[in-house]
Amino acid sequence: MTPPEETATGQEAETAESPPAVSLSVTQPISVLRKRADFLACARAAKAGTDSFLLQGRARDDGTQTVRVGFTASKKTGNAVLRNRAKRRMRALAREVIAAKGQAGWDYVLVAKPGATVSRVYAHMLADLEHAMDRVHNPKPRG
RNA sequence: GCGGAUGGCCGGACGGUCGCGGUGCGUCCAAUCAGCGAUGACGUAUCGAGGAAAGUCCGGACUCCACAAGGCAACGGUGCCGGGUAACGCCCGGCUGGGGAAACCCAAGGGAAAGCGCCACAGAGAACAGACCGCCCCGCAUGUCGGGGUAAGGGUGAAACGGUGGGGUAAGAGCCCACCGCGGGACUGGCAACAGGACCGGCAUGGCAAGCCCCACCGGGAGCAACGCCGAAUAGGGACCUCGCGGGCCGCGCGCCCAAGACCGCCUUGGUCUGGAGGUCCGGGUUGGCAGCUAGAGGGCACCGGCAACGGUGUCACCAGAGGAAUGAUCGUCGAACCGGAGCAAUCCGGGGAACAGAAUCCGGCUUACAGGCCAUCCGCGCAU
RNA sequence: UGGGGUGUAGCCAAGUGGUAAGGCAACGGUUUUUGGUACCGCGUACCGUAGGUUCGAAUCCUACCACCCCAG
Repeated sequence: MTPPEETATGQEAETAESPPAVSLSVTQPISVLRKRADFLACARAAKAGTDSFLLQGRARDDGTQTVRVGFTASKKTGNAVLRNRAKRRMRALAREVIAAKGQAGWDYVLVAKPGATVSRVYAHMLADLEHAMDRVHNPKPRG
């Protein structure tokens, strides 16, 4: 009785991720990074620092098309209120910029900077993120 | 009006646009004949951080583990008395002591005649007292002398064995007296802590218990990352089935021997290791999912009891439930602190743009952080009457 | 979120109520042509912060601050 059910649910779980990515081609579906290993993988990949924050990004190369975004605010950022506000402002940025310009199959991580991420003018942060994404997508080899 | 004391409350306001989390309702989408219609998507309605959500310092609820009951011991905690409470180390009322001109505030505030211990340095002496300098008497060898009396004076110390005055004396001393302090205390008031106190005692009892301790009371341990359920991949464990052994042995198990292979750089010798494959099921179990998870010793209002903390009755509403963790972005109007200017002043003009801080199982407290504002009561001063 | 621990000189640290040891480093001196080594000397502590108990606190009590560790 049980064996056929298990195989069926297993196939369903595998195919569940691909259909939404294929069906929605205009705007990218964004999911949130949750695993610590994913954050560490992004930390080893391309980086682009700005006055507002630090952007890390990488192509997963696992066949799926989902764009995923993670947010990091360490204790250096400040107390809990400042850490949460930094994450929320970065989340708002990601909703505007990464949803439009993010490349399929990539993971992005935004790292807060003490002070700047909370206090910087939002319009400047939008420009910072667009610029940073260009640099992550087209890395310049530096000596 | 100014200065102060106490208690309580608020913690930027309103609106637009784009977004986020929960719940209700509606629509859409499936493996699979029908039924039910999850996750998800969209629409709509509604709700969506705090007075400290914090520190994690106490007390509980809840869950698991341990456990016959009671006593004793050990360990930890609490500590004036009475009350409140589910409970508390919390709160209320009172007492005592201290601070303040007052309103009022502060206090780990039981026991030091149960016992032990400690009190450095200084000082003669530091705790059933003692005698360095003194003071006084006597003796003679008349002095840097000996014996005795004394504890008033000096000096040391945080602390020196009642204080002040008088009498008394060789000098002194509660030796005697007055007042104060101290100890005991009939009796009176109070539930009690305690207060008052006739009378008695010439003074006995230095401090430290946030030193050991004694007395009284309380306490089993761990924590929602507790606990319960479902359970992919990979590796390993157990049970069973099928196929297959290069040869030999036999107890027939996948056991032993030989051959074979790999390694010890290579060769010889020698040594070590390997000696099956596939399938099904079971149990443990990580990522993950579900649940615990929010209706409560809860809140608002009214009345009653109580000085109060609080309790009782009635009534009203449902008021966050996330999980790399929901509150954000932006615009407009108004806006406190603060800054600049004008004015005798009230005030006006311009700038400025809100403190501490974010739920994580849930309650009751404590503590700490906090821009600014509002209300009530009380005390003192000033003015008017 | 819960549980536990540590703060003493630049570093490592001893110190259970009475003037806060010791070592390394630093600094100065001697020896050496110079450096190193060796020897001698020397300073540095509001004992994490603030209150309290006590005559007296690094030590005892209370509150706070900072840092570290453990548990999925």
